Amino acid sequence: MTAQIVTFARAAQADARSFPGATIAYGPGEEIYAQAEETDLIYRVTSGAVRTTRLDSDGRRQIGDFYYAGDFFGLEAGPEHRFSAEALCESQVQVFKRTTLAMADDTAGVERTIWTATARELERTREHLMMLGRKTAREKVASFLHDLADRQGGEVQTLVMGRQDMADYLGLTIETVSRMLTQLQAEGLVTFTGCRQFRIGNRQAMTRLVAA
Amino acid sequence: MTAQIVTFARAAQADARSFPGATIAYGPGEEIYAQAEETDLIYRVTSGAVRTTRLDSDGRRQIGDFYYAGDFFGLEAGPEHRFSAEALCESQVQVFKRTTLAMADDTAGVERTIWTATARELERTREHLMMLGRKTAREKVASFLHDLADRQGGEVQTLVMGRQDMADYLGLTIETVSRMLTQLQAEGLVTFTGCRQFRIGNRQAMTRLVAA
DNA sequence: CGTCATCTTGATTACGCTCAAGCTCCGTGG
DNA sequence: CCACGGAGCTTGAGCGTAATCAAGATGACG
Repeated sequence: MTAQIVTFARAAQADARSFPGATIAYGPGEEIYAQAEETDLIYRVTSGAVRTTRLDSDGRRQIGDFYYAGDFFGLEAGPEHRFSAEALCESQVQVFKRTTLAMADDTAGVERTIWTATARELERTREHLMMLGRKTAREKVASFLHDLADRQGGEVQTLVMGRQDMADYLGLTIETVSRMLTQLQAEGLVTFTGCRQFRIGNRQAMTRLVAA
Repeated sequence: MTAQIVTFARAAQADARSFPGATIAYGPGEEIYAQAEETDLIYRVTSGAVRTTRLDSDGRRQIGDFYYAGDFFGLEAGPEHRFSAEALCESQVQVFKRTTLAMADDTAGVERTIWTATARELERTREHLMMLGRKTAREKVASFLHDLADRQGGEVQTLVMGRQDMADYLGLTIETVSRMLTQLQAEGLVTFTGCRQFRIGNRQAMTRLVAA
């Protein structure tokens, strides 16, 4: 977020255009690409976490998705990004140039990887869609925690994002998210130890609540 | 919807598995593939219109998208369909077998076409997501009519789907959709001539209302 | 022309939003 | 080491939008 970090990142990104595959470091809140920026690069999270965000003219905000180590992002059909991407915490991001990849030795392999990533992304987006369209606030928040636990594995879960990001992902307000978290905890479905750490208390009840 | 039509379609679909590229006719409401069915086929609308639907255990329904002549559908990453697909009206659908396409002469061309279709689909789904997450009922309904007019072109627009389908696409109830249509018409933004035909009355106001 | 599905309208309810305080957790400086 | 300050989170009260429940109106089709 400091001027130095931003300057460093800009310089590194410029390099990435000539040397695809370069890894760039971003600090919390730092922008990786902007809405309406050209889409000639493809990204992969090496460490940390990234969110994609869309801001409309009224300032309403929607988060497209969160990406963790190993995930590709920045895949788009059109010539311009419809969402921007920002790091959630200290993160390392690998950058590939599309046109360079097209000249790779194993073109077929590269293309298959990109297609698979795109299709997986589509699938996740459809799940997200289902959630936004037809779930209650309570179900949305429960799904969010459940999915996170699924992805991360292990017992104790850590939230890399704040309440506002959760709200903008779920199509809710920050207050509603907070209330639902309190409610779920009161019912023993989850236990929070600090506002960014939790454990699933009742996995069965949780899964039932989330069930498609 | 009659037993004969269903029987015919089943038989035709069985054929399509051995003869990819075959065109099958479906009647209104008829199922093209089901949720949890295997995903070895890819489809393209030749004429008519198709919707993809997801039904959860409580009977809540979400429509993924509507597809018209020329559109591909049925593209998925996993081995099972997460949505089902049904014809909205008398429709012709072309069916391709994935594994057969992989052996085509112009494999690269085929793959590019599929990737492009997938990426386009992803983009549409993201727009849909944005709408579900952050738009009001009024804006959702206006967007729906606006997009339809954009896609179809021309002056007089025809709705191939009923109010329930619109509601399930927009994450609203049928009553709310109806009220918003009445409201938009009262304000002169659109004019309905029968419940499935309309013209955009004030394109400027409409675009403003829809603006991302 | 009658029947049934679809669509519209009305009255009421409820879920999530808004506005407004507090609280908690950290980092900073006295 | 504790006081101060600020950001982020929680809680509360009241409101508004869209859902629900319930009749009617319209329209398509036999």
